[in-house]
Amino acid sequence: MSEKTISKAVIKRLPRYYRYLGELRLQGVKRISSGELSDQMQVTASQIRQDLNNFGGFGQQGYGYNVSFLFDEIGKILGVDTRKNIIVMGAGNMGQALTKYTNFRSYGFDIIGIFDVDPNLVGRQVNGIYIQELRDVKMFVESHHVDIAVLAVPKEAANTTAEHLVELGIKAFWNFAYTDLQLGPDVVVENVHLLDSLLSLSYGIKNHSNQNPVL
Amino acid sequence: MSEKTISKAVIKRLPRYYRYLGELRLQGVKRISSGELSDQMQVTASQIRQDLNNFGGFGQQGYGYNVSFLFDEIGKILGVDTRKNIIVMGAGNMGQALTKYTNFRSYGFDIIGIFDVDPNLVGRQVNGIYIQELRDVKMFVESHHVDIAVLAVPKEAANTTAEHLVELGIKAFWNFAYTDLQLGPDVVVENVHLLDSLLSLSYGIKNHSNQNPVL
DNA sequence: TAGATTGTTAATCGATTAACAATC
DNA sequence: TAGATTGTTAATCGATTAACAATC
Repeated sequence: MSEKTISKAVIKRLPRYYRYLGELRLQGVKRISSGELSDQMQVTASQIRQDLNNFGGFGQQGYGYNVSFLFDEIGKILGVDTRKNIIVMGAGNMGQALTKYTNFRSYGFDIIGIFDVDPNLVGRQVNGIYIQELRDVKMFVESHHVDIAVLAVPKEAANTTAEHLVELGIKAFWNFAYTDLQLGPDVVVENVHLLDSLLSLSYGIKNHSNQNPVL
Repeated sequence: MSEKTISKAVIKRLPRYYRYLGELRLQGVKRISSGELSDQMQVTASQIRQDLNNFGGFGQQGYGYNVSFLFDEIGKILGVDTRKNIIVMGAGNMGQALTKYTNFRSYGFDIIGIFDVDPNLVGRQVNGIYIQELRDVKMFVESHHVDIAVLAVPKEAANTTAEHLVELGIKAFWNFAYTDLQLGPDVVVENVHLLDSLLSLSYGIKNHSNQNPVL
């Protein structure tokens, strides 16, 4: 790789820029300066310029940034320009809720399969998608292009499930199971540990000074 | 406040310590050194000791940390020692899934109410709790002690809903709506922006070097 | 051109890691 | 006591902010 690696902190901020720019675009705003965006987003203008310049000079001196152009560029950086196929492992509360949540589709993410071990669930439909037997996932992955697997299985099953999918060639996991996956270095994992989030809120209740939300 | 404020980075790591210690305790492990915990958690021993010492000397030289004691102490810091009542605003996919997710209860969080504007949902039960009219939330909050409100409403409704609840005295929000709430400084907000999480995973797919998951 | 605002370097700040004296 | 390991200070590293020259 020739490009310098981008820090995790920067990457975590990109979706938020993307969201604000998307809203500005919808409002018909054509251009924006780092100063104006700074006011709206409550981050420093300096940070905005630094962050964006990790990926290239998207602005123009004396003018600012073209909202629509910058929105598209950040979209490309985030990979929203190519659609992604997703399978959901586990058709419990969370698996079903995520499958029903249609908004991901408008950002290029298509849920194309959902799997569970429970025979009572298999055959039911969630958002027009039939729940399939977990054992059929191999056949499914071999006959469909799958970019991302959502892990919405019990934590005891999470790592085994993921390892199985890694063998089938899946390299990206959106992990809702409350455990840290042990997978190879070429596998990408994004954890959503809801209890961690709730616990840090709980901490904040006791210590509610003027701390800002973690964005 | 006399105590020095703890950095957000430290707070975000506490639930993970809590989880590992809880598992060690279940496994019957009585004591652990920062070095051993470091191996398991893949963080430096130095960081573990620094983090814990923000809150007090929980260990003992030459011995390490008593697992059960440390678990309880971190639990207290996170506020798990006092039960919290939660209401869920919005009985859509996410609101229902969170209400059904019974595991929060074992950490001291009780969901005691769920509200929606949709008359088709009102009166139905979710996990034994009747969905109530949104307009009845005032009466409910005035007659029940509510610590936390979950915002699982559409993003357009999130800020208004939250402001209303702030007037009723609620000071902590677990926000699943895809927007940044504008609330007063004495209100605590913890955001769960799932799309942000998915987008950063999407970024990682393109750039899957040996980056570790964001824990 | 003059004014505005970026891109980028330099300075500051904070967080992580290393080291080691204290002490169990 | 000797060995182990913490608590804590000092050193390093990285991220954020400030400043300003480049330039539209």
